[in-house]
Amino acid sequence: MARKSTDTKEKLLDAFETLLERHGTSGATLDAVAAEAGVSKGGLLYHFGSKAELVKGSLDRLRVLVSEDIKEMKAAEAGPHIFYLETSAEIGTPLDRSLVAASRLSHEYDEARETLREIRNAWLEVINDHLGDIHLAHTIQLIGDGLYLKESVGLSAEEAVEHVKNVLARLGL
Amino acid sequence: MARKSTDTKEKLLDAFETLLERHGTSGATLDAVAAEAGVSKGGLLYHFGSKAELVKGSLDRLRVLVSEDIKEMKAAEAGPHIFYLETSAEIGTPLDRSLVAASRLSHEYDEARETLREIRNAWLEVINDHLGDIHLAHTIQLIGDGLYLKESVGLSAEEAVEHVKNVLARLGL
DNA sequence: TAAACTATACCGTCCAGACGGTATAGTTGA
DNA sequence: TCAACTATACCGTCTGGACGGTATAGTTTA
Repeated sequence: MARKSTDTKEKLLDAFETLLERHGTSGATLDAVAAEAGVSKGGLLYHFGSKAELVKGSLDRLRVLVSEDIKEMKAAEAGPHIFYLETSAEIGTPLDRSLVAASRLSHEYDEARETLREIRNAWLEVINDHLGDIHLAHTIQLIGDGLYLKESVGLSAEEAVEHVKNVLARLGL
Repeated sequence: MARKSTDTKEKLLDAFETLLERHGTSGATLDAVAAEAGVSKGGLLYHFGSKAELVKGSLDRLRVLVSEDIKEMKAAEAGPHIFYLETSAEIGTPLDRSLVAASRLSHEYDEARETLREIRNAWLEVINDHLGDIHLAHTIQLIGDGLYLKESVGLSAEEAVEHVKNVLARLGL
């Protein structure tokens, strides 16, 4: 039936990220990704000629999602820093899933590490531009990282956000 | 030469953790661990009968290191929370190395995830007991997590600690 | 002598990747 | 308009290598 190429590519990337999240890099084999996406292995390799291309495809999509997120951040009513903390605690969004996948990959692929570094810097810049306080900006980013890490260890980050907001209030935020 | 069994075991665990940190779980094969430790594969399997036992050995050692760390935390002059933040930014210590290894393993081994959860809870308890402020305790732990994550992505966490201390000062800490 | 190894040879399984083939939608030119 | 051709989107099979684990025979040192 030859569905649109982009649809299948997205499905393959979704499958790749799902498997990375569930079982780590060792679980995200080409066979498993193809099966998860409901595509044959040959089909997968038609779209992504190698595992490296699959990794690259995932990171490319992450960069797009982040640039969209940064637009939202800048436009957020409560300010970019609050938006940042709240979205750090969100799980299951396309951005979150893509970010988790990249962090799994970062242990074995330098390109993933580099991408995560760039993303971190972009976020920090937005927060610092808004607050005009580099100490606070760094601290908020660390808290966001912490929320993300907590979630990735399988603990709820939602209640933690409330604790953070309580503390931020004391700082006049 | 038949050196002490415990020495070789430690060397094997060191090698395992080194490879986990450098190349992730996929790089820490039994062959590679044995080679890194300067031991034959047979020698490795003499001490750790399977890869699962190697994982368990690493987590057991981590738990010991953490219990020692908690003693130091409680006795720290500047308070457990400052000790916690400063040691979160330290890299290359046995505890740090063991912790990085466990976090690599946590993506593929439930036991590692569970161990990390327990450790997090233990640290939080100490900080909360000292500060008597659950909001602050959670926030400090998140910052510590952030420092750890930042370091594990290959960025220096040392300067970040200074930013955090600046902010903590505003909170009367 | 027994514990602590080394060295080597395997085995079954899984994985990345290559390859040949198929189906179909669109394009071109006589 | 229709046959010839091209591009896209797959499927199924195979191979070479790596990995976890087993087995076994010999070696070193307290």
